[in-house]
Amino acid sequence: MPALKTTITAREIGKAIAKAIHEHKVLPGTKLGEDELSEIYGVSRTLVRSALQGLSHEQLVDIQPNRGAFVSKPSLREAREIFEARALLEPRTARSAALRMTKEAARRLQTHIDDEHEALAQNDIGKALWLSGVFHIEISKLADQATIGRFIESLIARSSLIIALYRKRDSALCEKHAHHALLEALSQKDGARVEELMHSYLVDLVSALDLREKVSNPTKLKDVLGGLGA
Amino acid sequence: MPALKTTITAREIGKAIAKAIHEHKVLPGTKLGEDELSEIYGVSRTLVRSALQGLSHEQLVDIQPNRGAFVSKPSLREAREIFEARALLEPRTARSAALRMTKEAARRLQTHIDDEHEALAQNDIGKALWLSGVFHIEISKLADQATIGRFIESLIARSSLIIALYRKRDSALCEKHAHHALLEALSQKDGARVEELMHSYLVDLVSALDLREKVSNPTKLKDVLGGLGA
DNA sequence: AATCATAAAATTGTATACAATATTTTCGGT
DNA sequence: ACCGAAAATATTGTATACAATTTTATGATT
Repeated sequence: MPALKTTITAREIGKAIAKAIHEHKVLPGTKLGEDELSEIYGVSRTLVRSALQGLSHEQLVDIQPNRGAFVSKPSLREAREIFEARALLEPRTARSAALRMTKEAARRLQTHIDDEHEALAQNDIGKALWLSGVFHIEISKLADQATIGRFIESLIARSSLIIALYRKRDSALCEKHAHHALLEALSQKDGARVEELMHSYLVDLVSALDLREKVSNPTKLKDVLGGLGA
Repeated sequence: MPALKTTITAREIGKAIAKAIHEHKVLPGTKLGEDELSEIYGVSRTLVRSALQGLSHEQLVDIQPNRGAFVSKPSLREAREIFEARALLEPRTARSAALRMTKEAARRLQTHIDDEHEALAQNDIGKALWLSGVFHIEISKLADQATIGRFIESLIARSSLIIALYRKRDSALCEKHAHHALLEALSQKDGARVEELMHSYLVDLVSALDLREKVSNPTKLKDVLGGLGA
């Protein structure tokens, strides 16, 4: 039998936390205490801190000096920026991916779609969300542009935070249809159509969010609580 | 007089190293030993490691397990990817920047150009290169898209590594003309022209590089050294 | 002299100890 | 009961100590 793995790296810890965030197992604003995490992973705070710093660099967690690490809460502005960036990068990248599509890649993507459907069937929204992200990341990897791929990967991870924060009630995410259509067009190496589908996918995703400006935060409570109900 | 600053943060150390890399004060492949750096900055290895990990995340530094941190040496493939990414992001971003141009921003950019010329006059190529990068970063910041701005910032930093590695002999970088024209068009809020200028700037930059495939690394020295000069 | 095995030194990886800063609790006063 | 100050506690920040690994030096053998 294979040797038991006895060590764990900072990167692995980071990945595990990132996945939990992506799956909405931990929500934006959650404090990620160092002692707590070192307990969980059985390592010293050194590795935990390294992992958290990595996540902070990806802006998945927000490290506040002397206060600790918290799962990020992207602002409305950040949310809009992130989807603008995706709109700029993903359709073009998906188009390139279409040109490099292979039978093997099609199989892999189909598996992802199946897994995603299964997760949805079991009402495991978090897992479905995660798989949806992986699906998009796989496509960007196909484009064989690691640099842009990394950007997209980080944008997708942050998107899950945005979905957690700004999703409209009852809005359906990741319509099963969309990914299937995307795979279809990819398999046909129809780059133009892939680009178009990816674009409209992102538009649909944004439309499932409520990114309107919040009602202005009243600077003075008096304005709201004044009057005494007279 | 202002209080002397007595502490230094990991981020500041990272910035200092990044600047040195950008200015070609340290070249790709250089080893960045932890003890050496902690000596220089008067801190423990803890902070140095944190800084190096941050730089590694930006791919300015390559951390090899148990061997240490080295200034990255982007491959030809990475080099091409990085300039493709810049071509995708920067012209559009610069166009947005044009729309938000202000008198104050124009002054700031002009100062950068002046500084750059001065550095060139003093034959301080490294400083000029750094200032050129800052110029582009300033433009992307004007576009008021922090997310894309960060991507561009990281691409520009890596570009300086590529220039160090692949610059054609005697090729003139950052022709003084280009930045001036860019500023002109920005001041006129001529978005289309800015986009075009940025595009051609990047094309020129790539043309100053030699990104052709190297002659295949002979797997056997015999192939080269065989023959005995017969 | 060149090569390999081994030992010594140097360097990185991880854990722990201590310092600095937040947070919570306690307790006296109104 | 409700503050507010101060102590107690908990948490993060940095340095140091030790372990694991790599690199360099040494020396025996051919």
